[in-house]
Amino acid sequence: MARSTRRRPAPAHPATEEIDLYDVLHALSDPTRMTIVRVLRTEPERACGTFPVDVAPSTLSHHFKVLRESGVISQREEANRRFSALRTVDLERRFPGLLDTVLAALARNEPGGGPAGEESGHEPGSDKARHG
Amino acid sequence: MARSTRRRPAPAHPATEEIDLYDVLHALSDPTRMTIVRVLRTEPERACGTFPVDVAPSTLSHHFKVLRESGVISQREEANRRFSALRTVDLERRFPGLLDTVLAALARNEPGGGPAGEESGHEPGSDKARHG
DNA sequence: TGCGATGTTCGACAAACGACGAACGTAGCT
DNA sequence: AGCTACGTTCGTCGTTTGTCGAACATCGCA
Repeated sequence: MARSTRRRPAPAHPATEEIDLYDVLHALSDPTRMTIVRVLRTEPERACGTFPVDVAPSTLSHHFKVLRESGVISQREEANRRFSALRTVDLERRFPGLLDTVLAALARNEPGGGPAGEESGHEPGSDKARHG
Repeated sequence: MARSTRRRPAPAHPATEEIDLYDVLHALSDPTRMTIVRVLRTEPERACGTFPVDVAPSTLSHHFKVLRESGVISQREEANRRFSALRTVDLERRFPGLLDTVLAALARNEPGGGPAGEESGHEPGSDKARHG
């Protein structure tokens, strides 16, 4: 009976108070996931398969899982689609200003960056700095 | 070359403009490294071996390398000691507000946390917010 | 009832990560 | 010179990560 309303296991989200900073930082330290977050920033929610990232569906699912379990996004089921949304309110309550600051930093990180495909923009730096 | 003035290879730092956001976020996503950053936040600089983390010297050296190569800290040689300092100015120029926001978030992440010794706040194997 | 679209789970794999001990090099003692 | 303190580098080990393909499950539609 209850089987008809929820066949798939409901996606697990951490409570707001349980969002871990290290998990969030780790989730945001991947370009593919960051692309997802950036896109989600401009829209209330979006279906999984419609993100401008070129990875296999299984890989994408993995990234969504990381984002969800870290508390960065929430996922809602509708039919056989899963819509993702940024947990902006929860994130703001838990770590005020973090998301905004990181996304502002992202804009500076890739000045001419396109929305996707820059997974390889990760070169080892050269050495030219001094002790400040 | 001037072999007498520089026996050990000088520690390589990325230039301010080359600090990569993903590298920084990854560097900050580790509790041991975050402890180093937090301590460095309260002091201008500090010798490597004097940080309140209980890992092997080689491990510590590895973490310092990650922090240095990501642009989070700088290292200065003095005798056979190496002093580390936060690159607050460079970081602020590159990613304004990022360091402050993350450290403020860190304070919220561990409300009762002392300045050190809580490396065990992130045990492998026991996942934290397993929201069922 | 079958089919296509949408996502997830599983298993595999290479690469990276964090940790350690051992060995090494330099500086400052005694 | 010998010794100690400090920190790095190297090799190794086990775990985690990101990726993929294959298989599976659900829903909507013909």
